[in-house]
Amino acid sequence: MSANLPSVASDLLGWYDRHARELPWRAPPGTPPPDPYRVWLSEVMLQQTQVATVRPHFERWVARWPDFARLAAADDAEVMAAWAGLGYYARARNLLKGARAIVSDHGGRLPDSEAALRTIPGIGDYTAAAIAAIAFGRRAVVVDANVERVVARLAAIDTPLPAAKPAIRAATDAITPDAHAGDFAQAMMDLGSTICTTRAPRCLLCPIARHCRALAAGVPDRFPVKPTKRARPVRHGTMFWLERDGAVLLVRRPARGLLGGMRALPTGPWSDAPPGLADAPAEADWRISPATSEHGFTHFTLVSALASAVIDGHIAVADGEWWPIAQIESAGLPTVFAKAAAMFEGMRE
DNA sequence: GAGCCGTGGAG
DNA sequence: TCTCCAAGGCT
Repeated sequence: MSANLPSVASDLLGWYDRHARELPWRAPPGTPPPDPYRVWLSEVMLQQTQVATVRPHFERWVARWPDFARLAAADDAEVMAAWAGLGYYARARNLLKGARAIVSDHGGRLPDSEAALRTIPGIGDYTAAAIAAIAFGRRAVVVDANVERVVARLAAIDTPLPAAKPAIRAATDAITPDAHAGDFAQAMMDLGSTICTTRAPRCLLCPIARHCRALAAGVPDRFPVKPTKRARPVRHGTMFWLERDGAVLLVRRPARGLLGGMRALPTGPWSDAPPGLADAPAEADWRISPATSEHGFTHFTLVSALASAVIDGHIAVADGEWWPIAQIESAGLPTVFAKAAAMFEGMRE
């Protein structure tokens, strides 16, 4: 790295003093750190999830479970339902495991070292560093996707990801100051999300533009270099809407894997061809809607047929719970099922 | 290491 | 409309 890089930190911190975003989990620049519980919760919610999506969930969550002890004592099903819509549901399972580990193994307080933090479920390299810096003021090298982008441009690192990660981490280490660790980390992330954006970076507004090698070369958006991705395949399935006395049959998905642990509509297998009524939850007079539901997951697109039936109480039904349709919003359905449920409800009238 | 794991916003 | 991808972690 060039010799002037340490001044990157002072330029960036000066900018952050003036432009830091006000966020419910954040302390203003230069003030004491916020409650570690709020830092931890926000960091987990923010994993692969944008600020605008997290904010309302965060507010509701801290009102309901304001500390580690309260969350550790919470009911699993309620926690999973509260996470509905946020995605990556393993985070909710790990959040609960994490809260219980903090209570049982750490006296109800978050440890302040990266190594100890990393032993807690749901906390990896990034989150451990972020918590250590933001909640405890420790110097830590915090590298998320924003920092990767900022630093890859700053140093014009042209090695493709993920092979570039060690070089990016070293370059980040070189510009990370000993003091104001939390502010520095958050300033880098604010910069990445508002100025040094993936597409069309606003270099004219950038407080560290004078240090940027990618900009000097005239190609800031060429970094970081990313590998090409495979196209998402399409998979087909069927969702079942089984109605009885104003209630609909919901099931709980297996604890692991896609949508693991979440309440759901019954589904058949997901496969290359439409599976029809395979694995229907009951023998019934199923009506297949002419409409289908489409939903994009991370690594495939699901196209679902919509099968509905109304039964009386005398028909044998697979396991599940009858949920009042009028209160379907409170079931905590993942978005893929909430969308389908809305379509089924529209078909009832 | 590479694949799995959601969702909504931006362009 | 469609593609890309975001405050990653786990296996």
